[in-house]
Amino acid sequence: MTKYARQRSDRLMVELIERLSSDRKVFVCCHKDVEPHLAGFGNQWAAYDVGHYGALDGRNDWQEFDTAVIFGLSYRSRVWALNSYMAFNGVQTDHWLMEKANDIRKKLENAQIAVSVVQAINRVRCRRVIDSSGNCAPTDVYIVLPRDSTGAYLLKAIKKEMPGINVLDWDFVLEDKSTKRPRRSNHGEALIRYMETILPGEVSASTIKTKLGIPQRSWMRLVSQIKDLSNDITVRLTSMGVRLEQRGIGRGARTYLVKA
DNA sequence: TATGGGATGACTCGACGGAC
DNA sequence: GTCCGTCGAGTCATCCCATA
Repeated sequence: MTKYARQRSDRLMVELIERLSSDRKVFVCCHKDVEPHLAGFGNQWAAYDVGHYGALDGRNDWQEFDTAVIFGLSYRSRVWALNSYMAFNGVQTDHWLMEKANDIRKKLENAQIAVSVVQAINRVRCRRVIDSSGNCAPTDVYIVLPRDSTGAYLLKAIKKEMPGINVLDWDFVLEDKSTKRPRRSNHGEALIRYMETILPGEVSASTIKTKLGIPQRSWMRLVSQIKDLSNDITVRLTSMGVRLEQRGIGRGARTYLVKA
């Protein structure tokens, strides 16, 4: 998913813009590395925000949102499941590793993914009970599931955890090279999300433009905004220890964002 | 009105080859 | 081995026009 983050994110946004009316409040849950590619589309709907796996627990920021989009699954490393199993049941034999490990690993992985997905879905308003029958306000959930045993398991788990849910097919094609790039309203938001994900150090302008797919002209506009110390983007970048550095002049000039 | 895309000019840097 | 000139790549800055 990370490798094709930009193309797939563009494809998703085109689909959502076509499908969801402007009065919707949309929350997208994705991988941390994908988040910058989905940020900055806030002008499309009444409310829009992006969150990533690992940073959702306990948050109520999106409890008024009527639409959840789960884009990508929270896979863990292959050793996680076996380590977890052995932590509770002790070190297993070579025979166990050869004969039973794969089956148990798959079950544990699927269960963990299901927990993450249900957790993500329940960040929006379906988490709140609105009547004595235990119902919630109508909520749309869009999720891209693999067409394999994991996908089937997850759908079953979601149905179990969310009784009464109405499941419909979503004719969304993830790979569609004919998709035009959706127009962002806010590259600054994407930049902020990107800078949040990287480790301290400096990152060149060309790297940022390539990673986030920011056109040169839009980048220049963004840089001029960042130079304005009172600009909201600059304030937020500064608060996370990020500053703009421009070295040299003319064609040899280089622009960096430095994270302390 | 904001943004994207293409074109163009300006400048620096590093690789490369030739002269010494 | 060192110096120097040439050349291409990379990047910034700007303009113009198209598009949503």
